[in-house]
Amino acid sequence: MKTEWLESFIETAKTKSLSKASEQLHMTQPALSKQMRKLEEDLGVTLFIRSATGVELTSAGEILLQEGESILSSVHSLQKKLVSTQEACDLTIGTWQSMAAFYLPYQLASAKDHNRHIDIKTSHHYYDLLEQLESNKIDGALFDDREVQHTYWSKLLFKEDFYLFVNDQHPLAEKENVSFEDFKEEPIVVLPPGCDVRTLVEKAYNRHNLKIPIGNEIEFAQSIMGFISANLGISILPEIFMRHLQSSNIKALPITDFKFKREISLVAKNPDVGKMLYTLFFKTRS
Amino acid sequence: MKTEWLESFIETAKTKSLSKASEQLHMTQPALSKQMRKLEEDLGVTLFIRSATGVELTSAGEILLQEGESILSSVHSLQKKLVSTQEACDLTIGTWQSMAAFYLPYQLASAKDHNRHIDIKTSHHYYDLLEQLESNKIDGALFDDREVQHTYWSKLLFKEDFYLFVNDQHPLAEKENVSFEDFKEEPIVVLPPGCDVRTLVEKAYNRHNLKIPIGNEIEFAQSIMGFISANLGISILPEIFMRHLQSSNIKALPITDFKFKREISLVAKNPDVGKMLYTLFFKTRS
DNA sequence: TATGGGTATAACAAAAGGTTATAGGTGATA
DNA sequence: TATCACCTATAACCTTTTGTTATACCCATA
Repeated sequence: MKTEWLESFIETAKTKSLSKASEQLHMTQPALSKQMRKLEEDLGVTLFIRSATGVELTSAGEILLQEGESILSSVHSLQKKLVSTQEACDLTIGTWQSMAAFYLPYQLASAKDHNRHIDIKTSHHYYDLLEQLESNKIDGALFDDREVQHTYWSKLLFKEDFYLFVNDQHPLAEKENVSFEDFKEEPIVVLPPGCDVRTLVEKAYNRHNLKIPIGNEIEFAQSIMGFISANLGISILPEIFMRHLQSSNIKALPITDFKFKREISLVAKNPDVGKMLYTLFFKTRS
Repeated sequence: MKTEWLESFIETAKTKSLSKASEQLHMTQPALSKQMRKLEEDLGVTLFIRSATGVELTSAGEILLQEGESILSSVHSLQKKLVSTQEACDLTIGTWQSMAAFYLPYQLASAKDHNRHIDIKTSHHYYDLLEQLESNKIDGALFDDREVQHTYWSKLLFKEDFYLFVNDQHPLAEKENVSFEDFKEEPIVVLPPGCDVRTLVEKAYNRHNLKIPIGNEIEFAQSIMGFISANLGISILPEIFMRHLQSSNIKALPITDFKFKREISLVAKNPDVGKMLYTLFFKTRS
């Protein structure tokens, strides 16, 4: 049995709805439906009475709701105890500015109860990150390592799509979504070579047999947003940059024929440190 | 986290060896090795110090060994409590004689603490089993249902290889293993059409473009063993029949080019009853 | 220095777990 | 009663996980 099933079950039991619980659990409704059937099969009992209005607990479900929570909590406290056996040391994580600004802080904040001090260092290039890993200046790095030669421990954290970022006065801003055909001629603002976003954007242009029409090359991602905001250019950036544009005049359009995703991994020289970082900060938990 | 990983961990910790534990757990050593790495990754700690002589627990491993057992036992007692909420009813299982003689009793015995009376009925033909399922004369059936049309709930229990069973005076008894080439001409004793063993043996002969050379057709599997024991014939039977031949004069030879396996599934008309049967009697547990 | 017992890794197959798209049931409401 | 919003189930598909076999490599020891 998977403890994740138990977590899903408890959420479902509380909301009395697979669809509502599936949102809370950040998964689709069919996936949760399958999970609960697996749990029922594993336990050999029926947990829910399903209807078109939601689900209701059977008597077995009631018991599981009561006792499952206590089992889960003892599992969680065990996990904490185990991680705390690792000697407490200060940790340093290296990554791009976008991650440092809009992802890492939330991950670190979500992990309470750790007695460690975390530093964040930012870089513009792979080789910075790799060199700092090699020289132990950082304990882990966050970036898309698919195209990078290395032998370190690595664990995929998430994938994200790319969007076309335009000023809302830009002609394309009218559209719901765009394709390469719509903007292939137009110069774009890009990040410097050696960062994963640039690499993937170039790959996408190549895939369409296009040469990437570079307007400006800007190292500091935040200023790209300034460029677009001043309607001085457009850019292709991954989803995380959408967190910049709350109440701004920038629109992010899905690109229908941009087939690549950015895959951010946690990379560490020491596998033990990598696993600990992952468990402490990046493993999603209930 | 999977509770199965915990079970594997505890066995490994106790035997201080991945290979020894993997035997106990009925899996291969690489599989267990992977499982333990998964567990370590999930918990974010290193549990073993691995060496060429075995494994030793780290301090985190010691803690997990202590506390993991209590978590596992509360999970198991919860499962029991849940299953016992199902109203206690008598259950009937239908299957072949070989299963009824050499498999079912051990499975039923391994499941203590159930307050149910179990009946076993045997059949020689699929249609018997199916008809009895349909008419609720049996609650579940054990057989290879891959070639049988049905819409019932079904769950694979195990797979097994076929062997050539010969008297130890038979010329082939000298060999370590045999191939179709060695015995394709020789008449064999077979079970009647409509049982999975017969179907699979016929398929195997067909695969080799051979017609099955039937010597005798015997409905009662036990008497096939009698035939072989009296050196009156040879037969192709699945592994489970090897349990007949303790200290007998029958030898079972692997058939190198017999590519089919028998896959015994638990089949039930009512999925809830099926799951309960599975959990109570057929799910392997630590 | 061969050998046996131990773990790790590679390559592959099967099963599990996720996604989107879609069907079909139920109840509120126009 | 037609329709809509909302619920769960299923199908088709893809990715990841978990198992297998085959093989390499390490180390103690005879």
